[in-house]
Amino acid sequence: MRDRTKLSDRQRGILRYMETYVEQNGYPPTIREIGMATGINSTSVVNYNLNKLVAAGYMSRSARASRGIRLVKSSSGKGKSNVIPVQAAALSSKVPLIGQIVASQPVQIPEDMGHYYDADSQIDVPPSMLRGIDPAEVYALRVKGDSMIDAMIRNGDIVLFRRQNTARDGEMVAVWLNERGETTLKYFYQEGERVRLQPAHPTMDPIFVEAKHCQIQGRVLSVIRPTV
Amino acid sequence: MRDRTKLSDRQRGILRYMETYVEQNGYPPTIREIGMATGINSTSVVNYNLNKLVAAGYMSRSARASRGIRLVKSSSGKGKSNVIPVQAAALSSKVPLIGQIVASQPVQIPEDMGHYYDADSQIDVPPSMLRGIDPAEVYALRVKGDSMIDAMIRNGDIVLFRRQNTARDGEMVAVWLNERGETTLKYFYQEGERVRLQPAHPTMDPIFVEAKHCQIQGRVLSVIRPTV
DNA sequence: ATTGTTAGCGAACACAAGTTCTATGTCAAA
DNA sequence: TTTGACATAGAACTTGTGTTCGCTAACAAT
Repeated sequence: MRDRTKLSDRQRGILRYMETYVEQNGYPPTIREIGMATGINSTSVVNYNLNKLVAAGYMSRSARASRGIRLVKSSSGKGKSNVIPVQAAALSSKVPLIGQIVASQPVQIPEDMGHYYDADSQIDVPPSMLRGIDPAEVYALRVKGDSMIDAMIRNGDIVLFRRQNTARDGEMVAVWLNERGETTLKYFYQEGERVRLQPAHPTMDPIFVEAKHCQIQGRVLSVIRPTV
Repeated sequence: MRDRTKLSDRQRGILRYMETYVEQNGYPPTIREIGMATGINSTSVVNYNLNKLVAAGYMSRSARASRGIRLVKSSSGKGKSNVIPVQAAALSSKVPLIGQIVASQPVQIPEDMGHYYDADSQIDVPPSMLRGIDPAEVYALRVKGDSMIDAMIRNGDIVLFRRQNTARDGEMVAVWLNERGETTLKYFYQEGERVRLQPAHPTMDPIFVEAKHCQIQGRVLSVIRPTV
């Protein structure tokens, strides 16, 4: 294991930047990009430090090839940074897109979610959107029509749900209203025997229903409006 | 699953070459190298076929960046075992969250995006949301206030933008209106000398401004409403 | 004081490499 | 036959990008 303390701050910065840049872009940065990112004003100084890092065994370079830099070892010391298949898989979860949600009918959730291997019916979801929720409990529905407009959700939007039949105050849920025969997305507030369903749109009035007359279909985790 | 049979022999060859090249060198090949390797005599033809592959979803490119090509999926389709770095990077891109968007002021876009390696100011975006757009051109802003409510966008929503100063009809853009002194999100339609800006909300009326009096700040790619 | 080493800056340079334009050929549809 | 979409070639153009060079500054060793 090499002694990282021998590297200067700048060299460590270059290593860090290299790692994130390659991870994000799939190709290495230019000398000038490195300079910009690490506060080095001269390309020659970047070049100088890159050669230092090569000499120290942290990277290797291809002469005269643009972006011809590759990491040999990561600055964190453990393993090559550019072989990370396991991490890669964890970078995003696949969530089944199991159908549509329309106002006129309850949400259909198949019991056997989880065997939706069809690529077309899956969407990528970054883990930050799940907030630690088990992806197996999460599904997505595409909104059909503008009936959810009072929830500020449009035709074509994709809604991420967590399957659950109860809700706590303030959560946005999909509810099936027996009496009206429709599915709606509202903020949920338990008020004694009845339930207040508050639209997301600030100027719209809430509706009140008896708890017995509404079925919670799932909690809304997130809304994605793809390619507006 | 994509229909690989629609690719020409040349395009399949380019894909194969890309994979092996990146694996061996740690950075992508140049257009001319691809041409050499696949028997294409003209850089423009390589360019042409690369764009085809981008359109087909196999790779994405960064405009004007040398070697700015990355694979999105492998041509073999099966090999998860030997995940190469570019693929890993493509599974989820990090996009800088560079600030807020409020109605009362123009969007501030730093010229030197791309060096935002602060973890807090980045968000994960699945590649499906970028649709092949270079992640380096994409940034995110958090919406402050409900002034965008006519675009069906709420306080707290995160809007993904692609930086661009022009727009085509039907694209949703962020525009700065000189005369009103405000930023707004509207669908863009060029109508002769003037521009029609159409709110997303179906019941709201469009506004018309002279093309000279509105500055396009970026195109809206997607809207994310985190944890409703 | 002198010297050598390490770091740094900025500019100039040369070639690498992406982009654009025009022209050509093929082939199926009208 | 004509048209239009597609694929290709070649060359010109413009920008990107690695390299080199001269010049300082700090600092320790001589």
